[in-house]
Amino acid sequence: MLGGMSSLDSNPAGFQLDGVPSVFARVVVDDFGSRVFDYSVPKGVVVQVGARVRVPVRTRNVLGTVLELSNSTEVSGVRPIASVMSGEPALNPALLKLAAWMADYYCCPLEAAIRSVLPQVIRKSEMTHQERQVVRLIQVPSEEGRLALQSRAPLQAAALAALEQAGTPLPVTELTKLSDATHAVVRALERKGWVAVEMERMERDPFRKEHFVEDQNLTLNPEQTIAFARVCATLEPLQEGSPVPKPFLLHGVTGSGKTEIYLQAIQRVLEQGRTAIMLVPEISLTPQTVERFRSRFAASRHEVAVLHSHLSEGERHDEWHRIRSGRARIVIGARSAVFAPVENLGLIVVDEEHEPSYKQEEAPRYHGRDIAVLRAHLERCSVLLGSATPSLESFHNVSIGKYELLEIASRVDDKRLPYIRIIDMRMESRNPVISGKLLTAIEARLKKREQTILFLNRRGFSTSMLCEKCGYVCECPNCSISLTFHRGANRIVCHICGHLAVAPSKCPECKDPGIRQKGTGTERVEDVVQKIFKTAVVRRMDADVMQRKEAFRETLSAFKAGKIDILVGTQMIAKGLHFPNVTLVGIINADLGLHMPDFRAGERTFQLLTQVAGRAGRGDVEGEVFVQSYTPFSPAIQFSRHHDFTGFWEQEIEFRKQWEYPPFTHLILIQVRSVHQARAEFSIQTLARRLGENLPPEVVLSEPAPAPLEKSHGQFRFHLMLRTKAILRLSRYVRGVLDKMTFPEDVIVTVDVDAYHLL
DNA sequence: AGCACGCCGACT
DNA sequence: GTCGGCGTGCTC
Repeated sequence: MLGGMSSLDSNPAGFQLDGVPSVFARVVVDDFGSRVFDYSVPKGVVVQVGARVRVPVRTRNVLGTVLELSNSTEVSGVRPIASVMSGEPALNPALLKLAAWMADYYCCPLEAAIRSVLPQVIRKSEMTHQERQVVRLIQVPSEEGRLALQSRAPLQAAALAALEQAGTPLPVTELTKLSDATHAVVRALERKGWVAVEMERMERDPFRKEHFVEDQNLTLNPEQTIAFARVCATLEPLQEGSPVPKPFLLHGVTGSGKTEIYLQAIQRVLEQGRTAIMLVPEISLTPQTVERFRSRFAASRHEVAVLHSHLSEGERHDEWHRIRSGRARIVIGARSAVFAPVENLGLIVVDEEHEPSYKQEEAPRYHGRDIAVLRAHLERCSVLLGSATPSLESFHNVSIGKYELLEIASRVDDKRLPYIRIIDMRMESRNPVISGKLLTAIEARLKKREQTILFLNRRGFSTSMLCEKCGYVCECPNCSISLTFHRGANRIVCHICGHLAVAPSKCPECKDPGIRQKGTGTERVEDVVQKIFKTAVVRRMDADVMQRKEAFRETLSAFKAGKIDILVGTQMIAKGLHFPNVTLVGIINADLGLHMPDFRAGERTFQLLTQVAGRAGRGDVEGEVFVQSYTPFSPAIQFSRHHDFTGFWEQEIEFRKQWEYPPFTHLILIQVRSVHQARAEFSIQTLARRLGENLPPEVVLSEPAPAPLEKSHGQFRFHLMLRTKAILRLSRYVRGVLDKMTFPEDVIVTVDVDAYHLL
């Protein structure tokens, strides 16, 4: 029984060093923080490093992971291991090393890192494979035998005939459906020696309901060929001692055929008998990419495993074992698939490498892309990061020579990306939601019976204050984001810091009484557009609609079938969805996020604009894009206008420098939360003092930053930031300080390590 | 994390 | 004299 615990005395072959009487195992015990205990390994027992074991702690047995084996221990009175999970060790040496590195880098207990690496179902080792009874013909009946059986036991004869005709062993359930046989009939046949009933392991197949049409490699265009050749050059198994290839950053505009390069590179790796992992952002995991992937590898689809959050526990268990045993050699999945237990890894692909969903939001707060790069390094294989709008840290890594840049500037279909028209909304007073130019454009497209997407990255009906005369927008004095109008209390509120003020009745700048609460969510856009174009079919697609899964699917297929004229939606539209017939994209408010003192805001805006705009016009369809903005000259908007990354990253850095952040590129954020304000405050101050005592050189420690007085989730939060160039050294230092401190029990301390966040 | 242990007050 | 509440600290 794979995955279960085998009793020890039933294991005759043993791990045993010749002439050494006793062996000890160091074990990290689950749910004990990072505590490591020594246990003796009973004679004749096989234990390997990375194996999951059950060990006695006080009065009970708990699960743990073997870290190392040795033939000595300093502990007196060691107790023996109780049992070992059978089969290959759950963690191979490379994954164990990866976990140790994560614990070090992300300041978390080793056990927490192992928790990320091993799926819950595997850690608990309660789940087993599904089994079913299979009937196998062991003796082909002679003509007389058949006749004899026919007359005395017609049901048995029929069952036997059905089995013979099938020509292959059949599950009992299937045989009973095929003939009128019952279990008793099958048992009778078994007793008489015609058939054997055996247990067969079943695999829960996440794609069992689907079938795939094989598709062929597409021909690569010259740009793709160059990029592909560079990747392939590093795909040959490495010589001993030769350097590990640099990670590739594949920067290809929307529709430039990056996926085709992934597919062919993976195929190459498989041909060499090696394995590949492909990471995709959580959202795009459902439809498109996976579909294409499975079709390409339809011939060997049993070699494709999928890991994502929608699998059942059983499916996840089976997929994991298929990978661990080497039966699946391609793994496609979200963030955590980077820990897939493959051996002999040849390539890791990270699609849409800039996607924020690669960042884990709970401890250990790892970044899937960074772990992919590290794992590739540890396993000495290639890693390919792809994006139409790479993250600035990846660009930075290219510029300092850590990554190799591969660029594809043209689309596969050779269409130019649509030119983006920017509409200065400060000049628009007629309609604050849809500008005159956009309206005219929609009208023209409707007449031609073509489809439009209206994009707005804000749900609901939310509002802010704006003067129509001078363009003044009420902004938060601390955060410089626009303040949200709350009608009930007649207040304007900052959603970042909690700043509160009475809503003005006239413009604070030009004293014009024309100031109004405005601002628009997708709901209002839908409303406005429908009122203007009464006969058009308008639908909305955002997280509110997505709640009901069928509604989402219906909207999607209705849109693709051309039954919807105008689709209003949020980011969701941009994520992995392809709408081949859209000719017009309107971006309603490109300013969202641009004023935030969040160091990724401008970058995200640029990415979003570029990606959404890339939806307009494909194939023979000519597309156009309108961007409505109150800040039309911000770098994020200016650069996305030409879909051009050149120069953007330098400008973005300059923009960030306005906040006087020193050039320490790595960040550790420590947050302290408590329901008691005083305790949280005391804790953060003690922490700041302790951290400051022996700070390594080249580290900057911020003053404890107070949380807004308003509680969030019933807790008061405070935080500290440390910035450095030498992140590992700092991580270790922080961990050392934290390990020596104790906090009141209601105080929660979290540590987040984020590389390059500030650049 | 759990659970034994121990210290102290309330009760048969 | 015994039961049980909870605070402390140890577990290979």
